[in-house]
Amino acid sequence: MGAYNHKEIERKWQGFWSENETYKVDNKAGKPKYYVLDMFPYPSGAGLHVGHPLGYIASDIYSRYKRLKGYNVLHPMGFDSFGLPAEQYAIQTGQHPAVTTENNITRYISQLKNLGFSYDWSREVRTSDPSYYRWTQWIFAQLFNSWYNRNTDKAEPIEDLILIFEKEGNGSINACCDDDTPIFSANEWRAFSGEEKHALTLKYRMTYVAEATVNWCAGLGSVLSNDEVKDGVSERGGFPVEQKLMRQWMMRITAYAQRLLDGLDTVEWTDSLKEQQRNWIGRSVGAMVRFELEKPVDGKDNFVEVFTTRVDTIYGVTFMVLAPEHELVAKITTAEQRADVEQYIENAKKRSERDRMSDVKTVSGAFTGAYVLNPLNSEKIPVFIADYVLAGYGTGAVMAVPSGDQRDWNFARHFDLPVIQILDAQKDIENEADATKEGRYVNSGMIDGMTFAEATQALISWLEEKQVGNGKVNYRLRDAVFSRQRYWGEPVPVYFKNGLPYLLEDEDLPLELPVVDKYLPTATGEPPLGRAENWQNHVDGNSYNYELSTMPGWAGSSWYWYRYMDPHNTEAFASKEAISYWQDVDLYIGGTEHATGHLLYSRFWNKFMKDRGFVIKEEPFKKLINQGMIQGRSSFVYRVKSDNYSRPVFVSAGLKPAYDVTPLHVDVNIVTNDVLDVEAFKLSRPDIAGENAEFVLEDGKYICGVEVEKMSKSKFNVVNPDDIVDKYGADTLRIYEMFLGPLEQAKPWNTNGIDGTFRFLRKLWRLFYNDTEQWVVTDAEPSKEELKVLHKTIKKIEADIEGFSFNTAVSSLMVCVNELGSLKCHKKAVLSELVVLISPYAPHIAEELWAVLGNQPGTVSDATFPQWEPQYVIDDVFEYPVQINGKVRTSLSFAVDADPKSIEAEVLANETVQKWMEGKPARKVIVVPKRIVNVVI
RNA sequence: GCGGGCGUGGCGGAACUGGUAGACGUGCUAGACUUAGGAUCUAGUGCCGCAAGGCGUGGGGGUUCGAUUCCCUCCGCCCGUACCA
Repeated sequence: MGAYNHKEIERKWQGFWSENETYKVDNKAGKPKYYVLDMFPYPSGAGLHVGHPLGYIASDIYSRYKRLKGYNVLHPMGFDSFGLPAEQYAIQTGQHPAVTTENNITRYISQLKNLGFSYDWSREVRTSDPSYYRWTQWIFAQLFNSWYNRNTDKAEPIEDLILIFEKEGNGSINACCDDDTPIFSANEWRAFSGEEKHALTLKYRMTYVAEATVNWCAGLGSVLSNDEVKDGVSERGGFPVEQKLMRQWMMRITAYAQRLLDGLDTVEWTDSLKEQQRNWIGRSVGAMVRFELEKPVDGKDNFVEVFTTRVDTIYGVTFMVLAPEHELVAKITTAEQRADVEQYIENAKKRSERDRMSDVKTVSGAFTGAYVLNPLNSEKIPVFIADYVLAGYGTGAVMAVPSGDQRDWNFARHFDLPVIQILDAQKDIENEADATKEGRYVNSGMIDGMTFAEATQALISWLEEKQVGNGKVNYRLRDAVFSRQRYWGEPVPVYFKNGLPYLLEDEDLPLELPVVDKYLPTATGEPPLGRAENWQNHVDGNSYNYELSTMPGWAGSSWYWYRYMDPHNTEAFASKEAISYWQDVDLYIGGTEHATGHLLYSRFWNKFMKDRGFVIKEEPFKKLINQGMIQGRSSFVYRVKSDNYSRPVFVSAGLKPAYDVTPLHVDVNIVTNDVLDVEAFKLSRPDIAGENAEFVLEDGKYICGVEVEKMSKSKFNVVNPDDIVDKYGADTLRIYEMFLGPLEQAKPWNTNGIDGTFRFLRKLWRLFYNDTEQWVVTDAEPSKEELKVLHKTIKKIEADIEGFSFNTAVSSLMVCVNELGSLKCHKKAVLSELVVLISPYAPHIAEELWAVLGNQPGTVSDATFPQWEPQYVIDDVFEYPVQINGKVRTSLSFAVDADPKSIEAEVLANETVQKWMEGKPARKVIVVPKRIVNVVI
């Protein structure tokens, strides 16, 4: 073997791993299990850029490390292959999304294999594969066949609910169901027709059809979930989104609101991510209060109900505000106010979601002419409508307390309504609201003189006793819309009979996507599946239409980690044995952008499956790490503004202040250390810099300007991992990506430092082969010094890896190789442990060196992680003063390569002190963690 | 507004529980080898100063023998979220 040849080595070992299925893993016990999961990618047409593998590299390093530590590691990869881009592409080109998806996956796999990941490729899954989505449909069926029992706080089979209906009706059932569910007795139930019964159970199921206000995106021709909408436009494509009432499949995620919240305390995720989920679920503790209408409408609706978190402020209520969409608005508005109110509602409708959000400052509203009575003191309270009150939260109505809430205060000031002080600690309420809970109540009837806690308690008891209110926990979380009016998704396994949905039989799954002539909505505005011929279920000689919408992108990704456990099972989504062996994901690595989407839905489905006994764990992902995004680092050239296009002039970045220039993106691949390759630039961009272009240089170089932006083609800042692998090798890329900075931090890609990493691997190589490419490894006994270097490194690497501090781990490896190099250490005993240490980071070179050291080829991943042994070597003794009982004394401090609490360490410390003191006795040796400090006179 | 996090050389970043700040890499400087260097190797490199020495972890204050680390305060930046009653 000659000099380090990354191409040859990587080709050789990737081939070996593939042929020998080195990383195939069995579901068998005997070793403790460890499950390392990457968020599987959507296979986009653009392929991978260097930012994508960051998390995969980290998870691969950890997987390989755990394997060396003796675990049976499951580390799979697959593809979230249903999605919008493939479908948009299909609309434009007519190509079936399955075809483009297949091509993209092939490309992804080859790119991933190029990086030397230890995936068990035999377990690969694709969500768009019928053998996979058959089980997504099956889970949908289980949801359809379940209801949520609030008493047991679990999802249970729908048959159990029907048994209760038959025995006692639904009057005393504590379940999650639709608001409009009528109450019926057992007798009434038995008298219902089969269809009526079915219709009633639909109100209880975990998934149900409802008329719901949804985010309709005309640009995409589909409904979007809340987490797919950002700033009033679609996350994908950036099309405007409007609110629209549509008939949709819904998922009763709200049943799990509290459990989703509680579960967060049991998982090791970052605080910020847990906090994002908590905010999304949005639990608030407060009270429902009924305000009686002064003039009841149609004898039925005689009150307005509000939700408040500050029931203690109820004596400060001076008006009430309803959302413009509130159902009572039309009924209570008086004749003389009707024109005003209708005008306001009309205007509110016209304002887009976006305008409404950006225009928070302007106060607007309209008086309905109606009044309600404060239940505490029977004060007459005017009722307004305003769009600062949202129909979708609470009851869509608020009791306004201008002295305690700034929005209410603004509204009161605008409409000249009174502001009543309610707490003696409130300050300056003439000029702004003061939301304090300090002090004692004033102007507050029965709670005068009380504190916040006392008042809240007293009021809730009073309200409950008088039956005009009650304590209540409210959540912001809404049930999830589950329908998408698109083609490239899982068909919903449901057909309709007399307008009611029925499940397909199990044996009819999968319900495969039909062929369609175009991937667009039909002429009548139905989803693309409306184009499929004979898209019907044939039962008992009749034909019933299938559901036309498909499932959302999150369906397939909400359970995929179970499929990896047993990917080829045709009897179940995974066998009981596989599930009870692998249980849950020990380490999950992925981006933080899935905080309120995938990560929430997955937890929801997992809890559901746990309730129904299909899986074991309440939480699917024990530990979660969010890798930071790798941004692009764009390079710019500066063209001097001029009309002479035939002879453009470009100035180097340092000189541009002297000119009037236009910055232009330049391809980062022809820029090295910010220096532009001028000739390559001329050749690649004849459109802007032809033969005649002139370059004003600094120190003979053209320096480019730099800006950090998202990595994208249009910014010419995309770096393809294939190019890096070709030039430096996968091992270098892997190490360099880890070396860039802390895993969780966002950072711009910068190829500048990569040579240093490459040099490191060559230095490593030179510990085995000298400059003339001769083998120099010997069997000699390592010296004390050499062992110290090795064991210091083992200790450090282990601590760093356990703490996911891969950047400092890599640094330590570099130090180790440098030190062994300057010690001229070519000893087999040391080098074979070093190779194992390096193997998670640079598996190809490690495998090669492992083999040339005389080990069985291809077994470095089965080696044992070296054990750190204390070396009892002390250096770097230094003095510092310490104050003991008011007297300043001198103290010695030094690092010990040993457990500082061990006897050996103490003996060594004493010896060192003796030497330092030249024989005089030390007064006392104090052992402290990490150092041994000796206090002397 | 609210929530989470951050602020250290020219740059990316180290410093574990308060104990030699700036590891490691890059960049820069000098030297060696060389027809050449955008290859390789060696040495130096926080700032000021010829030096002795002084100053240094966003600003100010505090605790401590000792503070990048703990406390108070101000400033700045990033991420998430938002008329949530």
